Amino acid sequence: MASSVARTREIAGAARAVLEEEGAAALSMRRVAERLGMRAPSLYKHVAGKEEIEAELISDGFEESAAAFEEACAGAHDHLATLAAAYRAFALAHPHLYRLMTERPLPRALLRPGVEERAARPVIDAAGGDVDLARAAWAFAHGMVMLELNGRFPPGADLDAAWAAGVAALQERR
Amino acid sequence: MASSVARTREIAGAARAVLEEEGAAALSMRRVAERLGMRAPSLYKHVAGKEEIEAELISDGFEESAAAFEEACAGAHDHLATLAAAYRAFALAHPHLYRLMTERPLPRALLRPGVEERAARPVIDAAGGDVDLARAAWAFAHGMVMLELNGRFPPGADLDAAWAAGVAALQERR
DNA sequence: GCTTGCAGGCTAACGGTGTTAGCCGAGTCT
DNA sequence: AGACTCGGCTAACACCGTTAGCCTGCAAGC
Repeated sequence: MASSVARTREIAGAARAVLEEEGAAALSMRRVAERLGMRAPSLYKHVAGKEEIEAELISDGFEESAAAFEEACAGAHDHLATLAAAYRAFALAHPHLYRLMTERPLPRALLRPGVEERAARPVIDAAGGDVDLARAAWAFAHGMVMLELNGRFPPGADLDAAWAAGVAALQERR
Repeated sequence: MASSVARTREIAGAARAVLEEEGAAALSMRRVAERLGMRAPSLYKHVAGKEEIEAELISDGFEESAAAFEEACAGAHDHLATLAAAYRAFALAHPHLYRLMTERPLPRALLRPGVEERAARPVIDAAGGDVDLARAAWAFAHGMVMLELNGRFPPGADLDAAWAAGVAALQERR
């Protein structure tokens, strides 16, 4: 057999394309199936349901963001500021994926194991091992990104300045 | 006539009950109508669509949270810490409403005028008028709340400590 | 008091969603 | 050759937001 996981990856690939090109509202079983030249019910021969496809995308997102964070921090002086910039860049580059990864409780049972921890690692390191500070920094970055993605800041708001203010505050606690 | 806005408020009341008691997934036109002893299409005689009902709930949420923030800060010494606690308390008391208020771009055209600004005021005041710091603090609080609501912190995580770390960091910048 | 008009219910329906049941053809193994 | 399984398919269900069109009861105008 052509390895059932390979089919799952093909489906995830199609789903990723739909998500990035057409947005979260378009991420439907019928739309994903259409990309693969089939009908929606056929997807269920390879995948348990929509949630499994989403979990696959979320796992991919964790791996990609972890790789981006690791690369950004490699040899950087100012870990916290560098990581903050990388975090924001990832979210703005893949807004639909970032939303999928964060806006609902994680389907942890369906995620590829270890993927969540790997993405969290650079944040804890950048906080010098202080987990409370790491969580505060993560929350700050996540909050900034979501408020920006949702257009919640006023039109003329200087977001770079707000990021700088937050990062500076957190840095002083190290 | 019995003032069309009164009807709208009745509908908003039913929607609020559905949202708080049964969750966001249950907030459907049919479900709201059922609470009022009617069928879904009849709602359209009083309201333009689901988005208008949601906007009503969001306006209510802004007013309620603003009132809570104002009361909490009245006569408090440590404005930032007090406001952070009030922010978290509001979100945890009304998780579905808080999600509705924040997880998508605001339908500003449908909101009651001024409600957004009123809710933002106490945050800016607590930051001593520094809008960049205020935005950073808002992002931190929003991020903490959403990560908590989504169960993203590890089971044993000391969230009070993380809140304290973030608030302490932001306070030093005042 | 009769008539007109309309506010505010209703049912039926459309196109969309995730999902299930059941059918069937092609390829593979015995 | 026969059986079995893989992986497509159509039809359908229950739900979603929304629209069209019908009908009833009440209120205002003459």
